[in-house]
Amino acid sequence: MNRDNNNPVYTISAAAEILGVSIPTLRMYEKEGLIIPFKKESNQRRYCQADLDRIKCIRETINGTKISIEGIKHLLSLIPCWKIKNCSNDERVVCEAFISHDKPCWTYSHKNNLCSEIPCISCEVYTKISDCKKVKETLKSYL
Amino acid sequence: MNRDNNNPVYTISAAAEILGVSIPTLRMYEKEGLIIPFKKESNQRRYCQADLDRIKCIRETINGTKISIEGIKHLLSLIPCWKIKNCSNDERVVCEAFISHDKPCWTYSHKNNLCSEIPCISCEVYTKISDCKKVKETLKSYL
DNA sequence: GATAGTTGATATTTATAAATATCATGTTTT
DNA sequence: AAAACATGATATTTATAAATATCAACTATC
Repeated sequence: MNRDNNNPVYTISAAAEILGVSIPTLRMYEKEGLIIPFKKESNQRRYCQADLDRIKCIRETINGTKISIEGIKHLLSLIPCWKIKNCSNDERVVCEAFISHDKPCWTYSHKNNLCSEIPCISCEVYTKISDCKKVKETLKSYL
Repeated sequence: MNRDNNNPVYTISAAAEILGVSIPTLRMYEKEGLIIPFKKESNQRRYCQADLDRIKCIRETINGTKISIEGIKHLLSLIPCWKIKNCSNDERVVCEAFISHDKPCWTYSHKNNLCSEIPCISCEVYTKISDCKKVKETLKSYL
């Protein structure tokens, strides 16, 4: 949450350099909905330190635990966003994030519910649970 | 739950034939904890119809959705067995299935808690949620 | 007691996810 | 306005998960 962690100062090439990955890889993670970098008015990406940490964690999960990207997406889709955001029942039953189970809530557009008020990039559901190894802990706290 | 579905009549070669997979593949799914076939006194496997359906579902998940076996294991580890079985808090805090998040509860030995009373092969946690696409529905029902 | 089928284990093959390279076009910087 | 770096898209390479083949030892069936 501190300013330095969320200050989007790294270009995509700088981020790739620091992380030791190629630029297309970073674009791929984004396309898969695993990361939401800040975008300038010109559409250029800027990464913050929290983004780099998040990507580091993604890589450890893919290369260390052998969970595939598709598996990570399914795991992150289980984060109980409707509980975290205190969604009404009326909102839940029409919300794709609540209904589906194949990708994280922040990959949906969130029209017509309370999630349209705040962009996903700064939503606590996205920012607080970046590691799919921590989904179970989160679930336990609401069960 | 009906007798025909749970009658372990198929040998491993018959099961492989019906499913269109090799015998080592069936042994692999078992080693990974995705399936628990009945074992005769002589240690030979016998598969029931419910086992075949379960394996069909596993294959669809691996080959259809592209979730890896490791991903499936992580997803199944999120089934809230402690809620389903009504585990006491004392039991939970020392239970590997409750604590860990990398493989399903039925892959643990369950010493010293209520799960030691009944073998996992006939436990409702194992038998009722074979499809990791249905884990979210199960979670919702307890959230 | 001979044939067929099982066991677990290791080695190998195959399929494909993950990562990278390359492209023409657009933006930023000096 | 030239150089450096960005964009998305497609094609290719690489790494490895998933599946299979093969093995000697053991069990079942006729």
